[in-house]
Amino acid sequence: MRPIFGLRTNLVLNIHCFSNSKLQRIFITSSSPKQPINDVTLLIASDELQRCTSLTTLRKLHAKIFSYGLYHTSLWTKIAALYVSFERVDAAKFAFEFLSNPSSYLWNILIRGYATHGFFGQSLGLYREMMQKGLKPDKFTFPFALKCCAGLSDLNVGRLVHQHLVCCGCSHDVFVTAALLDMYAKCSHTEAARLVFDKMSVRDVVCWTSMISGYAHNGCNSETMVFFDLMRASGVQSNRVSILSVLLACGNLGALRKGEWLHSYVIQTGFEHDILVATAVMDMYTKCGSLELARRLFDDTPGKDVVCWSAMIASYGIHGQGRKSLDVFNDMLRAKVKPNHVTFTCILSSCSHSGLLEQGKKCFESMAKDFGISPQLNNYACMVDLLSRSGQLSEAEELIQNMPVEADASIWGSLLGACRIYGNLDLAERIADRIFELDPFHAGYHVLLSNIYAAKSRWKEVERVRRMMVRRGTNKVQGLSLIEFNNVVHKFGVRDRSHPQSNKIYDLLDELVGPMKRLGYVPLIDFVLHDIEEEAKEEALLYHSEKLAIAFGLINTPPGTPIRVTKNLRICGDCHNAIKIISRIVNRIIIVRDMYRFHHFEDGHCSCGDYW
DNA sequence: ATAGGGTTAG
Repeated sequence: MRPIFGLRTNLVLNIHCFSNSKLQRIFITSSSPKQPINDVTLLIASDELQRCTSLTTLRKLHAKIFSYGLYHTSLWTKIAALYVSFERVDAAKFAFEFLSNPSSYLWNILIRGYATHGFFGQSLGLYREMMQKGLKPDKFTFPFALKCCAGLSDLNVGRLVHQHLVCCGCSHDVFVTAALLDMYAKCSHTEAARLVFDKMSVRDVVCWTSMISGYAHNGCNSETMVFFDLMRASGVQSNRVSILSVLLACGNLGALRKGEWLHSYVIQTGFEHDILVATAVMDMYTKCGSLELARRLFDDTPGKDVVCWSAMIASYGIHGQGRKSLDVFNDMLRAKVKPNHVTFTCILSSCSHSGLLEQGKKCFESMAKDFGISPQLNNYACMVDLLSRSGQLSEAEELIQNMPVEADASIWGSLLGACRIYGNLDLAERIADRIFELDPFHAGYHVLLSNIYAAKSRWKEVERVRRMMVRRGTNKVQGLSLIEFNNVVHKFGVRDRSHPQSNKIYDLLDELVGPMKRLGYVPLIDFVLHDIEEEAKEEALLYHSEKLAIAFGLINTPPGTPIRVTKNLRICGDCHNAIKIISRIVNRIIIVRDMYRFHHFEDGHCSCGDYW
């Protein structure tokens, strides 16, 4: 064996005399740092770091390098980078702090490390520190600083980073701009994202996808669809991520025809075997109202993971088929796929929609007992909802008070919803103030309370709540209903007359109201908040957005075909009654998706069994 | 060395 220590000129030659494993052994096993430190030791250490593939080896090497007193920037940079690659950002930070003058490269590695593991605050802290030290962030720094702003939804810091990257001359880098665009989109500022997008001279698939996904996640569903088509028209090949976003938007719109086209596109482009895409297609079918197509795809998908199984459970849930959800859950356990807390959220909400109180309770108990999953806020929320809807109001209140996490407005809101169903004004009054404290600008809770008063003919209080809403300036969301026809999604608001077929639509509703009343339809005027005459209240109800969309469907679609409508809010009680009767009069299946679930109306009945 | 991502209560 030749000596491992030699002259610099012999270095390469000497190193090559050893096999890789031998090199490693010699470096690791040499017990004390008595040998002289020279270039060779450094080179060997560096070589071993290069080949290091496990955290254990890295720790040993790190200790060795430290005990040898090898305080070279290049080695410690490698050590830090390796710790980041093994997801040990804090260990990397330790190595980083050891250096008096870490390079920008190493700063970037750490900023990236914190950002990609969700430690956004720490990452931004380092970014600030880097600038205080007089180091200039570069095109590798900004994407991660922006990712942190996006992750924190912090538009103010995001804007500062934007200014800074312009000053640093990085505003033309494609990675930086894509991250900038994404930051604005994730901070719900789609207009600013669009400005960034429009200014780009070169747009790759990632930039297009950031814009598409930004639109999709901000509810700009039509824009998502348009941009997906524009991207393909401009010659950019879509990939799995852009397809995921467009499927999300398509599901939000409830555009089944377009969705079927997208499914065939997925098959054509070879993404059908991608479990993420397959799950998204399934979810799209579910949200477009076709449980059958969702189930068929589910059965045809091999290698289902926990997300895919949970999605199928959720599908049956929002269509009100709780027992099927439980069947799928049992199949999942038989397939040896481990459920997570989302799976339980899906099951519990499914039980809640179907009124399966005992089964839901059992699942909730078994979460921790049999699966070692401690319930999270969502799981408690479902459980409170299940108890509330089932009429166990005091049990629900007790659970809220005893759960280890602080209840938010929406959990109390479930209980308030149950107060409306069961006419419990005392409890409603008792919890309303707390809800308004937690979320003072939510129009829905005010409307709910007002409806509870209205049901008891307490008109003075109805008026008081109405004034409260005006005073607080609650964020009223306009009710919208969508219906797809001939590949176009038609949109209707309350008393909307902007549609070209408005006259026909209003005429049809006016014609229908007589036969509806003969079949027992009584307008539920306590769903009208305004202080107006009875007759006007009836009229206000008749032109609710969901009724307009259904009338449009009746006019334009062939007899016997189902009508599918998507509503952005919860379906109103009067519409629910009216649509049941309309389904009988016109002999059509009418499928309405509201904010929370599906209602399949047929021959005077609804699949929810009026339990919603 | 870098950006975009499927299921989740009300």
